Amino acid sequence: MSDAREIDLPDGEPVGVVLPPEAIAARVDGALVDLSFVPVSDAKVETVLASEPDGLHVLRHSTAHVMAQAVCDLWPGAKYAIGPASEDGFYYDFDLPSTVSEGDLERIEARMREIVAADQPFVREDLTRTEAIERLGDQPYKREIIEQLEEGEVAAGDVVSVYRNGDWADLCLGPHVASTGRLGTFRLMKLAGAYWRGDEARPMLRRIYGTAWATQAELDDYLHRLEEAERRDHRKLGRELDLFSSPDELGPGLWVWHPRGGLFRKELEDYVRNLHLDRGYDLVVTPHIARSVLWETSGHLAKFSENMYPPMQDEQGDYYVKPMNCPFHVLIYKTSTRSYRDLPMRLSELGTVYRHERLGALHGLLRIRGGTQDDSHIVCTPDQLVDEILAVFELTVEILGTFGFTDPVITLSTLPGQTIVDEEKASKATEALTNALEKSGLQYEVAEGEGAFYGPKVDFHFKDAIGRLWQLTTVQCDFGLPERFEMEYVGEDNQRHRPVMIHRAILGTLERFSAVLIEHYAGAFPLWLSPEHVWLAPVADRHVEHARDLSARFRAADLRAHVDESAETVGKKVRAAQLMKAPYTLVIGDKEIEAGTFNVRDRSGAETKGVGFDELVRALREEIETRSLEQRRFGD
RNA sequence: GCCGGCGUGGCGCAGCCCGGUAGCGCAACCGACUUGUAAUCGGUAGGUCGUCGGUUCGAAUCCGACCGCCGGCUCCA
Repeated sequence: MSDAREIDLPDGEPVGVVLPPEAIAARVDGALVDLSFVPVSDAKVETVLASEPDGLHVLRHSTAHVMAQAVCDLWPGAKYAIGPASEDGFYYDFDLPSTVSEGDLERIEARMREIVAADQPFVREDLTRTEAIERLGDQPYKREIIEQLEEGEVAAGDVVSVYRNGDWADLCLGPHVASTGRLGTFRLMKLAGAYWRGDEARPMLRRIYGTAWATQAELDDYLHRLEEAERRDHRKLGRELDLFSSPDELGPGLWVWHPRGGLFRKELEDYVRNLHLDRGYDLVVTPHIARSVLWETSGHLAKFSENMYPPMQDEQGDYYVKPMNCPFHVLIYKTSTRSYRDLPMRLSELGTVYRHERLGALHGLLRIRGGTQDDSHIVCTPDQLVDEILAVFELTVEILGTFGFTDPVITLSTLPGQTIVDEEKASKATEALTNALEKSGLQYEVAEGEGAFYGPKVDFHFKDAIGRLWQLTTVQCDFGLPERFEMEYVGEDNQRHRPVMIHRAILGTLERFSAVLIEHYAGAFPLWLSPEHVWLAPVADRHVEHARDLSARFRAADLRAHVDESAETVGKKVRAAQLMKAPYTLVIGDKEIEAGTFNVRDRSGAETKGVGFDELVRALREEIETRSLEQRRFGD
């Protein structure tokens, strides 16, 4: 098969360009094109391989076409919508005459393999919009796209491109691989529903997801990553490690923390609270409900009521459960006349909020209806704003660094269309965030219109141990609430001024953050966060008493020891300890009682023999106090 | 909220298509063993098969509604 076919171009002489057989597409003067595209003689032509992002994209999009073709073969009368490449593969949306089930995926794949075997060339045709509508007239979704295409957006003038292979054709910008035989390895993954154009008011289409890679090894590697993610799933680990649950009687999105989860969470909370006290924050406590007037003033009833639980009544009127903590902190600020000398005032709370999230949006501890935010509101003068934001950025880097999260991906989100803030103030807020970002030296990108209704924000996303990005920290700059609540401070000039408020949550909610941590660590917490520090496995019944004494001695040294008192073999007890991700396991038998030293088994299964009690305590205390992310080896 | 899938003892699953009132493994409990670093042996108990309604002589199984969970869409900490 020739990789560069000569075709006539409207202007310019056809020039044959021979690219290597492994080429998937070409780049001509920087633009990605089909291999059949023949550039004018002085153009710069580069080979695009399947191993590079652009090549993989072409491969995946071409696979999507073949899948759509297979689906149309198997479901005559199928209407197809859009089928782009995605992060790890591709998908295509269909409107089908009958239902599809997961079991059908195999049939579709089989048909796709036939199309691959037929090695049909992908042929690009440039048509006028009228011609294209004629060609794809029985495809209402395609027709809609064509009719709505902006002039000049897709191709010069009135021309759009259609790609055809075999007897199947689709409106498409391309480029594609030269022929269906050039696809890599693929697998259909799952079925889902998706609204046409993402609009709830439009028809729900069937979306079929697939993954595609240049080589089998890459596909295997991807499937392995999926397995790894499943292994780390916090919902599974939360149950297995007995950390938390969501009994049906509570309602969706509401969770209880079990004793082991409670210890983990206590450590997390202590760390966060103490660090905030160190950094000049004040700790406050506020109730869970408040009268409707508070939410009217704050603007939440007007802008956020969709996410608020319905009110409850008593003889004094309506009360709402809080979806945010900010108005309460504002009220604390307003209990007395504040001077510029009082600012900045940093009010901090592990505040539990309730949001009536849509049912389908709930997901384990990651998306919940009741959760506790590490929420702080910093009230300051406009002059202090940039430095305060900068300090929050620094605190963020420090706190997340403690858990092994580094190199944040940062986005600055500007104000959305619907807002309670006037333009001028919004631009001041955006400017302050931008200045702080610039001063911090952190890399960031801008997301237009993605901010909260009361102001622009900066979000920090962090990569976990298997490379997934999680949005954790949010810092929002608010000129709105100070106005609405008429917050004031008396300045050096003895005049009243309006302060600015920063909203910030560094971990987000403790629930969400815990879920991320569990997946990040695969349930094997650093020692300081572990429900147990040591797991004691008595060899026989007669050693249980000694193990209990030992546990008490550990407790006196501020260490948590669990004694496995079950009537099982040592092997079984060690296995249980490993399954519960116990950081250190000590087998307690005659030898230990006699010698007063222990063999310390860590999570990897490695043992250090003959460690004395005091030495062990010292080492564990140190590992805890430094919040070490690595298990230590003893006796080295 | 929408589309699809699923819901069987604490957990993981089989049985459902082709109706005849439940089965396995782990965990729990009891007993024996008293064990040396990833599963000792034997026994016992535990389930209105998510809920409600319908079809049927008879429903875990077929139908409907609701509840919940899962995967997406939308939204988002």
